[in-house]
Amino acid sequence: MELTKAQRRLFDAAIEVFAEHGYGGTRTRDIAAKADRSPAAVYVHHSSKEELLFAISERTQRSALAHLQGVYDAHSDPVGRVHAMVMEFSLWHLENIQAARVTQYEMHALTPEHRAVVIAQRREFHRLMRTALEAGIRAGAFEVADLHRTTHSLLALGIDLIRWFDPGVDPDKVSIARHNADLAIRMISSLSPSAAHPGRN
Amino acid sequence: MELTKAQRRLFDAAIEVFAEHGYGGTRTRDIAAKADRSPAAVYVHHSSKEELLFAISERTQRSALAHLQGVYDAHSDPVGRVHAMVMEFSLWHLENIQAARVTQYEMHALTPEHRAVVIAQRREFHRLMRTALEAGIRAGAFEVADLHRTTHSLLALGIDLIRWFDPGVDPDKVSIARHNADLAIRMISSLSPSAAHPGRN
DNA sequence: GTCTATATGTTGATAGAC
DNA sequence: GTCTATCAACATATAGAC
Repeated sequence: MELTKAQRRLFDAAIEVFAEHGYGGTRTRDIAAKADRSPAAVYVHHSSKEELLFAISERTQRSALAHLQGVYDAHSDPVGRVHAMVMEFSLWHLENIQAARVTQYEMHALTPEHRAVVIAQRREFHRLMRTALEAGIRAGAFEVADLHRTTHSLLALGIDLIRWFDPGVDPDKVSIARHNADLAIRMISSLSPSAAHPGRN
Repeated sequence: MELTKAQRRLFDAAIEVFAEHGYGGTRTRDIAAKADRSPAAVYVHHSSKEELLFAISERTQRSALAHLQGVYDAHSDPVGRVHAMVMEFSLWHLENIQAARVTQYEMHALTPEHRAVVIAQRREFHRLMRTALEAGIRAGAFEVADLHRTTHSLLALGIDLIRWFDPGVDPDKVSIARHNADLAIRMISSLSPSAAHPGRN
């Protein structure tokens, strides 16, 4: 599962050029050149360009999911946990913006089988966030009209960052992520003033 | 500015295949075939495949912006206006999901000049929503920690729908859009219980 | 405006030496 | 595992008839 140095180099090069020009706009030559390798280098570790895209997408989602699961496990208070999850999910997207863009925007280039794997991973994010939300509802801290849709909206706050984030305009990633988490808590808190301003750590 | 029947046919065909296979995964032959035309048909009205993508993106954003401006103009109450804007923006994305996906996900295939136009249009959405938000803040109905970032989050709720919406799972577009609008109002309302439950029309 | 035919350049992938 | 050389297929765009 661990990548060798040469593999890592090729992987990072592919993420960079896929993010910039899209999957279809990238030639396998571009990837190899970015990694200072010959045009044939891509095919040493990957059977095709599509399989390389899949490897990137699958690894990216697995890493993000492991991160989110870690945050989930580190908290017991339901409000603090959702706050931390939205914040870390947002921050993860800001810090892995290229890989996240490739994963989210190039899905149509995957074979049906590979796409099914990535969509199954996506469902895991939803399941994890929903579980955290349910705990807060049971505790009386949250009031939510529609659990499924609200979960989508919490994830949307983080994922949509990859569409517009521009470090030249607003480079403070941690502050953006915390702002998202604060908005998330307001979205779901029980409608009493005291619950709407939870502690932030 | 109006499209002829043949133009419209080609346009719709292009939106459909770009949305399904991506810009890079689509051949001009696919577009022509979908519109029941010969492979050369694309070049009667468009100088290149890229120019066709640009025409789609520019038209799509212009239509969405006109729609949002109409909703803005139709309201005077700040809370009702933001509620309606988020709802209609969400609904617009659900009803024009293919064109919206092409516009958002294929931007890297545009020339720098064309991309600049689309990004300028994007800023107009932000400006319009921000203006609506400011009116509510001045009226004391909204309390917002960061105007710029909160505006992005309001738009995110609508735009991210195109990523996951699946009519086979939850086909009620109007209800999804209204749910988004309700969440938006909770996100920004002044922290008193009465303000958090605005009328919905 | 629509068609058929095709020129022209490109690209994913492989062969085979080292 | 890495390289150079190259193939076979393909895709954009154009030419020119109707």
